[in-house]
Amino acid sequence: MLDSMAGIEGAILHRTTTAQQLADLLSERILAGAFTPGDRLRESAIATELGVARNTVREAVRVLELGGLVRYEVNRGAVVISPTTESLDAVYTARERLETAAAARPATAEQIARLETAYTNLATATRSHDTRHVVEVDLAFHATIVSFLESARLDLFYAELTRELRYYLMVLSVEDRELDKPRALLREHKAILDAVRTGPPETAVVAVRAHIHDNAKRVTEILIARTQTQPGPLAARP
Amino acid sequence: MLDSMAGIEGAILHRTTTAQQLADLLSERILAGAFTPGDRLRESAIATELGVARNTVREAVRVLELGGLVRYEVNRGAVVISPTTESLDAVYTARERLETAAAARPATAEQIARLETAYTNLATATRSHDTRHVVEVDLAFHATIVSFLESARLDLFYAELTRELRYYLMVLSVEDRELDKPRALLREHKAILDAVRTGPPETAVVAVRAHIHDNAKRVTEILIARTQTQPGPLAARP
DNA sequence: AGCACTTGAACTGTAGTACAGTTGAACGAA
DNA sequence: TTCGTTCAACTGTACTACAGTTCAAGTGCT
Repeated sequence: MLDSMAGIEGAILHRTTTAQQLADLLSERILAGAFTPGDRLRESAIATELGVARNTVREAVRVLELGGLVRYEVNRGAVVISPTTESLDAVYTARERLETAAAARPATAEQIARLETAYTNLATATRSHDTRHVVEVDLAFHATIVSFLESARLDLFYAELTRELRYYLMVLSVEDRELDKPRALLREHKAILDAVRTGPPETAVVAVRAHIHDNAKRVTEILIARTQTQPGPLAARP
Repeated sequence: MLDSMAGIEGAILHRTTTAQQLADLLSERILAGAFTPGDRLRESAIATELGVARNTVREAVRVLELGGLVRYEVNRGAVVISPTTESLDAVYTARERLETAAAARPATAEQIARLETAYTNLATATRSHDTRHVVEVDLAFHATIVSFLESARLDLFYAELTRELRYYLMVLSVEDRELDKPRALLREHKAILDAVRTGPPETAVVAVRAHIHDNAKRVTEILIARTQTQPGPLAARP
């Protein structure tokens, strides 16, 4: 069963179980927008659709929970997370703390080189006009900054934050508006890169903080505007 | 089923399911040393012992995985984590990054007050000669430092690190050796407290970093000594 | 004795069925 | 409209079953 997704199996580290494949598939679907925030993942429906047992779906969903895209509610099962001002603030705050901490460390030549590459990718991406891709590369740039902390555990944690944020951005269609000003986007990232490259760490910290605060503010405003016009699918349950 | 553990249900936020209770119970047992590193959590054994279904045990173990005390291996199930030089290094590195980042921020009066309370608790605990408790309060002191970052997400992540570390310390019987020098323990923490209280952030960062590096070195040495004398239960599988 | 090979018991991963309890929405009464 | 009531859908849990995997004990060969 589920052999159709044989291509997915990424790292060969773990022989991949059905539940794991299922979790990956569902993760992709959520990130692709197949579910909207607040949606419940109905176990029987998924089970019959994909030809697996409900147990297996439950396990897959538990694995999904690790990724942060769904949370469990008793007697309601797995529910897709919803962007709220609180959840956005939580993610952006954690990002700010991690990225400024990373920017505060003097960067090695190798780290700077990696950041330059990330910036080049971003510049290339903005020319492609593929907004989804731009977001991807943008987040990769910031992950590179966090990697300066040289802590695999923190990198992993940051990746979790990023998955969550990426979903919020997708749901809020933030990408569409991002396209208007690729120049501003590049300018801000260039400022960070330059500060890391030449300036004292202080400067880099300021640049990173400003960029993240800007983003947080803009995305939060989009969310607020969205919830006022169509209070339907985005509302989180009490 | 499992009504015997009715007292456990902590927060009333989530009505607690059997699987959740089970996860809590198993977590306690692991932290209490009922399993040694590398042990497998045998599903049928646990199921029959506690009078629950194997599905439920599996779910509970998936929840346990969230806490970081076990990891899954295909066709071997849940395995209790083992302290290795790598895992210790990973935990201590993440701790160092987070705590120094926190110490680098100017602390508010309220934050300083909380840290003073944590220190007082530690001083009291050292007099009790209850080594397990001393470790607990020690870790709480450091969690207080991290809380200066004012990020709930990071606090949660740090709690995860702490659970893992606490288990390692228990397994390595680090507490027993800690007892010898309560004076040194208090002195180091006092230095941190004073630095946070009066000194410039720089000083606090240095104090925190030194303390964590000391700890990491000592614990790692204990691990190495342990694995050489009794290469049995502590060895992680390839 | 040492080494490769086989074998079998124990266990995991998955499927499938069943049922009590909960939720949520539709329905109907006030 | 608002408040109950009802009911279908769904979750949480239990139980059974079985193929595939692991691991250690045993077996045979050198």
